[in-house]
Amino acid sequence: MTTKNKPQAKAGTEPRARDADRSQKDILDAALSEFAAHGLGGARMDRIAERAGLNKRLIYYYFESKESLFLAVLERAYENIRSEERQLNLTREEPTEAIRRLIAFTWNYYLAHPEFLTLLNSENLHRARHLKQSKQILTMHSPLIQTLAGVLERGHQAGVFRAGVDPVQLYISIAGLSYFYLGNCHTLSTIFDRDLLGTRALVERLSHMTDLVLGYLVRD
Amino acid sequence: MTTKNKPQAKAGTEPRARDADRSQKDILDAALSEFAAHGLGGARMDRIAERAGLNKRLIYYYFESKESLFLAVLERAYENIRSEERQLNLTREEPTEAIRRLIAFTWNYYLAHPEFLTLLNSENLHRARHLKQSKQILTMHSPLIQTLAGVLERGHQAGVFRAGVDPVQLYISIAGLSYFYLGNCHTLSTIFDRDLLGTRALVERLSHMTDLVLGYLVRD
Amino acid sequence: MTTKNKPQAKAGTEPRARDADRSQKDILDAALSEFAAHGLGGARMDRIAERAGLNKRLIYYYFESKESLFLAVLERAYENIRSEERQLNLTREEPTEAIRRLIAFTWNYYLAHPEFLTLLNSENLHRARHLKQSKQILTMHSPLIQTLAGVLERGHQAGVFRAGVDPVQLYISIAGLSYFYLGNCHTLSTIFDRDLLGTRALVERLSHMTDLVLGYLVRD
Amino acid sequence: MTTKNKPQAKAGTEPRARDADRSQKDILDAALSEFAAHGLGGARMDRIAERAGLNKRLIYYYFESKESLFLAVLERAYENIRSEERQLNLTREEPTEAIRRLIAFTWNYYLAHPEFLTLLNSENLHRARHLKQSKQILTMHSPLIQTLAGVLERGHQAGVFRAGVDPVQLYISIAGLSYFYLGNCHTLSTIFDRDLLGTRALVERLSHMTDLVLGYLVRD
DNA sequence: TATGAATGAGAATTCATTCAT
DNA sequence: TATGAATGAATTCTCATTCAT
Repeated sequence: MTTKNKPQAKAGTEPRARDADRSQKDILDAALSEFAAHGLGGARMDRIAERAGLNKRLIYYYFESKESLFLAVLERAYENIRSEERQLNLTREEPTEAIRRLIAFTWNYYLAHPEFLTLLNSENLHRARHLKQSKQILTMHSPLIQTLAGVLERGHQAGVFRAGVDPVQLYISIAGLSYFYLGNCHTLSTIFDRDLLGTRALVERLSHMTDLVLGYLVRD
Repeated sequence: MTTKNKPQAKAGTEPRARDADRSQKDILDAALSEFAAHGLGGARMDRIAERAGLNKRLIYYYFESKESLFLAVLERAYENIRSEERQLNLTREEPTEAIRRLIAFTWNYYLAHPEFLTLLNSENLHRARHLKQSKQILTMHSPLIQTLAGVLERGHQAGVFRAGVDPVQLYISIAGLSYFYLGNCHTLSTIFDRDLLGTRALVERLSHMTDLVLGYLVRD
Repeated sequence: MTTKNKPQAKAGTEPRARDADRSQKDILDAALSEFAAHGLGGARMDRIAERAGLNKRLIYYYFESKESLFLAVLERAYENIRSEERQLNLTREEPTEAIRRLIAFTWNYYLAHPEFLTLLNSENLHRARHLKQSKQILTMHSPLIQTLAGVLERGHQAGVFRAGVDPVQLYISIAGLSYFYLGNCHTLSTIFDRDLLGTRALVERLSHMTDLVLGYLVRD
Repeated sequence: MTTKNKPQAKAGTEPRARDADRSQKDILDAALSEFAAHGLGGARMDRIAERAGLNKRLIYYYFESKESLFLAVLERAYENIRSEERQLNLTREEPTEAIRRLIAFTWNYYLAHPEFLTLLNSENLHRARHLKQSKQILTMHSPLIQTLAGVLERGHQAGVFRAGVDPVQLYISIAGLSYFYLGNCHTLSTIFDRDLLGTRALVERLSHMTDLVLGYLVRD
């Protein structure tokens, strides 16, 4: 995105068009919704343009093709979750509480951003074809793992956590517990004939996941 | 063009598998691969016909439309996993071992049937639209949950398992731990820059998941 | 083109559709006109379908893409002129008369088939990209050159023609004399402000070309 | 982006070539390449702007539209060849040598300016639509024909050339002999499987053409 | 003079589906 | 049961051109 000083419209007035940054953002927002709702294959450039309130041609002007638009959307989605994760400040937290908060954060983030789940599914369907072309992705995730490794280490030193826990394995487990429940809630609630998204159910799930992970981690 | 000379079964021999059955099976097999590889939106009827070695028109003859073909594929996939699960015979097993085997089974099944994962993702993308039309699905899954409930109960009575574990929650957790790891392995191995499908990695994952679940369940 | 026995309609009745060979021929005819009139870049698949009286999709069914349709058209055009050339039977002709007839044939063929000229121009604009992929082209043209070489040889032995004339050079000259006049007649008649396509002009041109070539060839 | 500091001409020095002129020339140069490489239909205004290192909008500022840009390019191309032809000074030359030099000049000009050939092809494809709108074209070409007529006349009077040769016919023949060979060299070298652009081949062709024309013209 | 942003009308190509046999 | 021929409606992407500054 080109960051030049645009004629910053006064509060309240929509800065209508001729604003490259704004247009690009609108396209990315619309594309996120569309890709999340229909997958890469099912997404329609027409609908993206319409949702963005912009001419279809402009999408190609800023983003080469459907595929590279998809990558741009994906990168922004990852940036977003990792950025929010960073704000958790797990480093300063007491280990048990840190794990509790990481689980809750992951759960709430997926709950608030269901698009993120379907986006990842799409990308996996395509064997991470787009992500593998990304240059920024690699550096984005290691801090998270380092932080988690630190929490586990501190917990162990304090005699609270069991030893030898691989932070990557644990992260995948924590994510997977939320991901599968929320990402597959449509089929799950159909085959188990049970509402999985009611307030009560959500509270229970978070509680179950926390019990599960801490029941495993905490030495007594 | 499939010009295989069928043995034109004489009375008494080989009473099943007329060409019609065979054709339908071929179509379902081809469709499974195609839907799994490209999702519902990305799947191509042409390719399915080609993979099945049959004329495209025939697909419509046996299966109304792309959508109902998808449902047929989905139902068969669920039948398959539930049928294999039944053969686990968890009812007779010692509780801890039963859980251990359920985890291992789920893991190995997903590993052997990656199509199942992408199929479910597709169906969830479409909000279980197809599954909800199915009549047979509901009855298919309750036995599994009942069996698991039994295992948990027996484990609790034996003083081995903790009390108050919801079998549906636990089943979702067990499935999710495998599902997320295997279904998202392309993005995960990209962002964590780590091979998740090597023999060593697979063994470690199964071990981690078993520790996690039993570490939670088992009271000491 | 698949040559199977089609339900050969009775004389007078148009064998309407469902006739693969006929459809392919119609497409090729329409494509020839369109490519000739607008060049490869300017040709429109829509118009070709319309001219052929067939669905656009069918063009792709029979001919992969615009480019391979172009090649198919080109090959057929070459086949056509070389086939007519063969019927000239120059081998049996007296040398001077043979040359005379070759010039006249070339001239009249270009005159009757102006599409051929623009087609070749298009292909040259694209540096013979399509033709180079053709497998049949190479064998198609050598007979012509061999025949011409024979005529020159016989003429020389009879003491009528000069020695050492390269048949390829001569063929290119004969073709070029007609080609440039007819292919560029629009610009030429504009810049010289002179009607080049009137009956009189045509007769004069053929006469001039014949004089030119024979004036050079014939030893006196 | 062309950011060359123009010498901001002081009074008396360098009165011409403001940026405007330079920009127009850049556009024409770029357009010539583009039209020659892709034809009128295949040429892209975007690429012309890029090649010229200027904004696309500027093209429309100076040249109404793609079509009139094409005409401008065409006119400049004709001006160029006629201007060089004039410098041949055939009037003062001995007739045989004059013809020889005209052939060689035409050949070498086409060889050095292959764009000219494809440009003419494009214009003929469009039936000289653009050229017919030009006001300057008509006056541009008659001097050439007059000069050639003079040469033929002098040659005849000297008893060297045959009588009754139409200068327009002869000019078209001379041009055509080079034009077809060079303009169609891609298809010709493909179908005859022979390198037509090697040094040796070029020398032979010029020699052949000269022999052909003089063999016809010169009375012995 | 010069430019980046934006667009409507098309371009080739694709796709699920139906027709006729 | 089986198939090749045919199609209408999209779908991605392109292009000459104009707007606003």
